[in-house]
Amino acid sequence: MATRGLTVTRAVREAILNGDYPGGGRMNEVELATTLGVSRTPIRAALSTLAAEGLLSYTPNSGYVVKSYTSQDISGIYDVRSTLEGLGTRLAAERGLSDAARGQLHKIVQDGAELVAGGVWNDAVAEAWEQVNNSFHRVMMEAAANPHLLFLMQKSREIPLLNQLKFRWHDFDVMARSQEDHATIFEAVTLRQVHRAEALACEHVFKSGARIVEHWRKTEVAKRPSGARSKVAA
Amino acid sequence: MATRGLTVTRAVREAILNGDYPGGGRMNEVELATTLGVSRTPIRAALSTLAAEGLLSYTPNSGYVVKSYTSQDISGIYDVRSTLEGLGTRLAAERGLSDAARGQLHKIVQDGAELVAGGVWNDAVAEAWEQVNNSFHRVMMEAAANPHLLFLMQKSREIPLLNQLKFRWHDFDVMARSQEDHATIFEAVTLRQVHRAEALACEHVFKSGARIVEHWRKTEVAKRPSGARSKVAA
DNA sequence: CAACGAAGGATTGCATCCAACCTACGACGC
DNA sequence: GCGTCGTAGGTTGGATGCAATCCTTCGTTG
Repeated sequence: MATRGLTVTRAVREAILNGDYPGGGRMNEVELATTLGVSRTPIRAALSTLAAEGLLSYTPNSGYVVKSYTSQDISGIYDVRSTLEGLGTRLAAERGLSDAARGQLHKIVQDGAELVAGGVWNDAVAEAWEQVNNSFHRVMMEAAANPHLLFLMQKSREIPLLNQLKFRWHDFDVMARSQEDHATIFEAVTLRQVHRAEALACEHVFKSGARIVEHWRKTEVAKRPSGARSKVAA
Repeated sequence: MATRGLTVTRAVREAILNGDYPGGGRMNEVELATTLGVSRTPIRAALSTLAAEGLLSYTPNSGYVVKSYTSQDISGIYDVRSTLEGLGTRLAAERGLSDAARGQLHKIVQDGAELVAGGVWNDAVAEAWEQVNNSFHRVMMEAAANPHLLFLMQKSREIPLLNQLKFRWHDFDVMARSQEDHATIFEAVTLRQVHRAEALACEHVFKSGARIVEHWRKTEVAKRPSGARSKVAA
């Protein structure tokens, strides 16, 4: 454990990404402080940080509220993510993979292939695939050797409730399809087929995004209670 | 004026971008507090925010230091910026310009054309061109109607000393060339030539980036004093 | 002479206290 | 009855004081 401020920041970030605080909800400082067992000071530091990260929006003298994302927002984010992923993959192909990176990606693709070859789909497989998937994209982006790109990609990944959705929209077919994509992308990068690698990576992420947007839209209809019209009822 | 925290954040951000605090330098909280005439509390809030924005890097129990950028970093940032600018322009072309956006861009391109037609280059023209240039990119990115993209683009713009360099690398030829680019990009977007618009915008920003990287590299050689070897001198 | 260690100063981290603001409820006047 | 003003509660903004940590420097020892 480092400082309380960092601990709180991580905890609150995780909680928001996990959906513990509903979109549009206000973050009460004293409530958070008592809940997490610290004073308001580290809480305020954390909120300020998370606001700068884009997870919260801040209004002076009013406080922080959790940003909510519409399916349009998600769609826009994936437009960006797919483009950046394409860029990163292209950069990796241009610069060529290091032996270490090639080794890691080779193992990752192999692990994915084994999961697919297993032919089963359960929570353990889903968890393992999640690991494989994340590793593939992370290693590829690191291979691009562009710190700024890495930074923006990490930012683009931080969307509340997205991780939970992942476990839902994954199924065996999706995994098999994605695994094929990974293998193809890896091949293109290895062969230094720059343009092909970029196009494949972009499309790969875009497809994932489209699936997520679809699911997001479905969950969207459920949460339209709104209405602050308790008076007219009487 | 809103809260002191916001005021301080803006002030310090401006100062950093302006180069008042050298890259790699430590930010002393009490020093900043006395300088700006506030207590450490808003200072700490500001530093935390700026660290999340990426302008400062933070080490627990050690404090904040100003991030320094090498020419490689700048190059990488412009790889990303040009790609995102291409994406934004493509989105604008796909969705089509609103009447308002088309009007604004038309006027901006016209203003730029007049500056070039003037045939002179002085501080006033440079300032006016700076306005035109910024407006063009801002309006175009807004026309893309992708909040997340806008957010990342603004982040990518915040690089210390970059604004000062701009006034140096601008000259009449560069302005004339850029003006042509703007006109062509505007035409492509208006005609809904999606791919052409993307390619032109990407290349346009990339060229600017290449120029900046070149200048950055030149300034880089000057600042290698380092060496904390005062003892051997005796 | 070099290297390790301890003490002091300096700086950051955190909690508490007070001030400013925003909001909501109630009273008063029209 | 309705609108408006005022006040009180609650929440955020900021300052200060103290604890904890780090860095530097000086002293000691091998």
